Amino acid sequence: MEMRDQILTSAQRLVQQRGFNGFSYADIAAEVGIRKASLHHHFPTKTDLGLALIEVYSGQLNSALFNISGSSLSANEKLAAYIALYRSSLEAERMCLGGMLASEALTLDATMLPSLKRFFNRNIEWLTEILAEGNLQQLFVLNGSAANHARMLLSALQGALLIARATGDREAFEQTASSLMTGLTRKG
Amino acid sequence: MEMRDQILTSAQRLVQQRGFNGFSYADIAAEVGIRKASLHHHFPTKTDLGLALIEVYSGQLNSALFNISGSSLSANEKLAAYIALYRSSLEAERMCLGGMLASEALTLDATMLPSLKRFFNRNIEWLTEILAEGNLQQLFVLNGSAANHARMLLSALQGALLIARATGDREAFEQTASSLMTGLTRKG
DNA sequence: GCTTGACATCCTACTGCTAGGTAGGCTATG
DNA sequence: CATAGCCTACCTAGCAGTAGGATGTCAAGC
Repeated sequence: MEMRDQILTSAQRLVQQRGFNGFSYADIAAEVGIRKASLHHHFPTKTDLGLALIEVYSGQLNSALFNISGSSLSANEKLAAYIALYRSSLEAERMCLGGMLASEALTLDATMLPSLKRFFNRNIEWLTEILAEGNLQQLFVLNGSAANHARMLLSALQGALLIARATGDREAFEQTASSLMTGLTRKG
Repeated sequence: MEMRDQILTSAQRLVQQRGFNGFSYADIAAEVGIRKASLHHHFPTKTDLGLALIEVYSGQLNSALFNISGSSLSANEKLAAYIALYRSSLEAERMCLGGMLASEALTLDATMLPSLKRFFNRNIEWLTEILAEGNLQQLFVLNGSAANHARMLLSALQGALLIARATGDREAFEQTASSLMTGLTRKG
């Protein structure tokens, strides 16, 4: 399974940086050191590869969220840790894989869309939990319901990553992140 | 100049829906009813077309912002009118052209990036004005500086459009929009 | 222990198609 | 007569995907 993992790792980077329509099997082949045709043994079609990528990426997300949830951090700090995931992407000049695929949604095989939707829902679900926790502890002041605020946070972080990466302005990301934290932690 | 405008209109829709890497000259040719080769008379390279699209789109934005600014609407309503621009895109299953190009930034000819950056800066500049206006009138409670809050609003709306379009969940957009308004207008 | 056959993994070579872009010619307008 | 605008025909390069063969591994059967 080592080659399969190498392929997935390479493809993941390519999708996050260049988009699903922005790379080819030839790019992966050159990186992992096998021939283009051999890739089709592991992933018969590009859609198969795409589906596997969403699964892998969702798994990575779940691990990260599980670690944060299980830590002894405050709700503030848990949210900061979540934001740090996006910061890491930005530093690697990568979009969130979900966000990248979302931008290409109308060109993707429709079989990928349900997985993509689940990915976003998982983010919202987790954020909602953290917000509810912080709200209970009176650390957060929410705008509307926890779920609505969670959706807004997800959108804002995806957008901040999108824009900061394209403009090469990392400070812009930090300013949005800080605005999001301020908006939550200010006492009403 | 009628054909040139038809080409731009067609290309704009294609970029907003499918991305700059998601359509070809053949797609445009089929839509506007001339041959592929003839398109190169109007826009020698695809990058030329891309640059023209950003100019046109920035012009459309400036008109819209000018109209909103010059109206007698309250700062609240001006912001709502800005949000409505994104809602219109969503209803047409289109991304913001700037946001779409941003996602593909690493695959674009570098000559397009400065125009793209100016596009985002123009949005932030305008939003900052409106926020400052609303703050002066004590309609808004800002998180941090007006500029930071403006960046956050832009990011959140881009992200909300991105996600809602991909998941087909218009309600998600409305919830983010309402969370953004609540976060601004609530009295501290 | 050795053979046999199934299956995994990789290869070379290729297909059919689409991409952006070019060459050069026709026609109409000013 | 020049130029704008469009055409047919073509080029090279790249795309996802396929055909069919070489090599290797590993387990079943004797």
